Amino acid sequence: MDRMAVAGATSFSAANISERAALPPALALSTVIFALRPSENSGRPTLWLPLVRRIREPFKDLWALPGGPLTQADSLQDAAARNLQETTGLAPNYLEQLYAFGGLHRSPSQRVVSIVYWALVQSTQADLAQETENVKWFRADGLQELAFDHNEIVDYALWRLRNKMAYGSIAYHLLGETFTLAQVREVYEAVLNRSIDPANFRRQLKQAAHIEATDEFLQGGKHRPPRLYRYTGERQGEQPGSLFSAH
Amino acid sequence: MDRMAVAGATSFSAANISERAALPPALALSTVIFALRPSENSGRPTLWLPLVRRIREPFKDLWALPGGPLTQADSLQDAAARNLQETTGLAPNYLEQLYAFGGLHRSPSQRVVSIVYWALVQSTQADLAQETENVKWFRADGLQELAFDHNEIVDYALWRLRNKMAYGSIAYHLLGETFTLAQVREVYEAVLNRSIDPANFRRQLKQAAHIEATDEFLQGGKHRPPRLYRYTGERQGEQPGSLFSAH
DNA sequence: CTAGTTAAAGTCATTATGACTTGAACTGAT
DNA sequence: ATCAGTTCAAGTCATAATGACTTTAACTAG
Repeated sequence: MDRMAVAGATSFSAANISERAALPPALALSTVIFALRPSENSGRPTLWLPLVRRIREPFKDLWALPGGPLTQADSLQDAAARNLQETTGLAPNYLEQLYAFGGLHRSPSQRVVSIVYWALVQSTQADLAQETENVKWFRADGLQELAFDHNEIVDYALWRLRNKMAYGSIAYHLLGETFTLAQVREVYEAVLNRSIDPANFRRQLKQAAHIEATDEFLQGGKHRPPRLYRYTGERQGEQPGSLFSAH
Repeated sequence: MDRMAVAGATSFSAANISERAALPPALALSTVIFALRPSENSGRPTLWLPLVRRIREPFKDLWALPGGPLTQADSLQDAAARNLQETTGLAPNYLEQLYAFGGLHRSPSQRVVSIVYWALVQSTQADLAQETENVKWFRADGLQELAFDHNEIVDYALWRLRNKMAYGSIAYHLLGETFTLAQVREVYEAVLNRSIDPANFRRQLKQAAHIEATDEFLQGGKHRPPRLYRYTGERQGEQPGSLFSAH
């Protein structure tokens, strides 16, 4: 390997790039979208995500993450949100960059660098987005074989979601405007895949205190009506832009 | 805005992209490299990073992050590591993707999408990489104005580093093969920018136990010789690849 | 009116944490 | 050789956080 001159290394113009390679890598955007839906058998809330069927080669007829090209007029984040809207009709409660995947052989013909986002939407939204021949919702765990490296991408998104959930406030982005404490607990149980003591969970939530109690109660249940709460924190994803836009 | 057919949304070939825009965005790689060096005044270890002087427009004569084009033969991670080697001669102890920056006006002429990595190197390595006219080390806090959006990028890398430090094991990647517990504490103090109780810190380290005691002691000091320890955990960065390579 | 169920709050033992103290080991000056 | 000064290393103690469990309140179905 030849060692370049140190000072010139940062001047990477498009001309420089095309000097080195005949075919530059293509840029793509994809999004992993999570929503909570009742499981088929138990009825308890579980994690689902929408996939689209590929109608062309490569990987024709396999399921893949929704995505599309990077539109020139938008930032990466805006392009991802617009793409989500165009492909699935969903408006995310939470949207954050996941990772840039750039392995050499992700796509058989040309090299593709995918900048992948992940999003959370409410169940109500997920219900609205009706399924078609080529768009279906799947349970996030135990997915079949997907196109490209999308199985790995989903697994990584799941890992990130569980990580953030552990000590964050994203759980609320899977819920509506108001919610009961039991619903928050069900979100945690669905994502972390384990049962949680209701009493202790309640105690922690109330002292963490990015939620406030309303004076309303959820009616219509079979038992004692639970109080409704409201989330008082931020509504956007953690990304560099939001960090520095404040000052 | 025209709504694309749902099923076709994932088929993003290079042809598709160039249909929509005359000039596709350029792809670039940059890296934020942190090392510990003694402060000029206090002598205590502080965070430093190397920058390179731009010798062309735009932002001629301003300092910028080291980087370069995406080489065709390497994965993103490998390309970042190779770039590091070529521009600064440094071999990182830790290398992880930071973020893909794709704002519309990051570079004045053409749109540039930068995939940025961040790295940790040992102080001994940092000392070896001698400074030149166009490569200099700077203190990570209170940086002057840099080229492009590199100030924001450095701030974000600092934020990630502090986050990871809080409950992780990356501190050891800034140290050598063996180290004293006081040195680990100095890393934490330098990164988190606050003093830490030595006794309590020692207790936590020993029960966290991704380190093991050697039977050697650091000689040559002015006082009681401290025991040397060795890190027993992983040596690579957290990235999707390493997560799934195990099974 | 009662049994059954969930909501909500409280109890208690165990563990983790922060502030502080004590003793051990070494150097350099007297 | 002794002692002052410094750091290493371990220990103490009060407080806070956590997990397992119990108790009481509020509602519905029968």
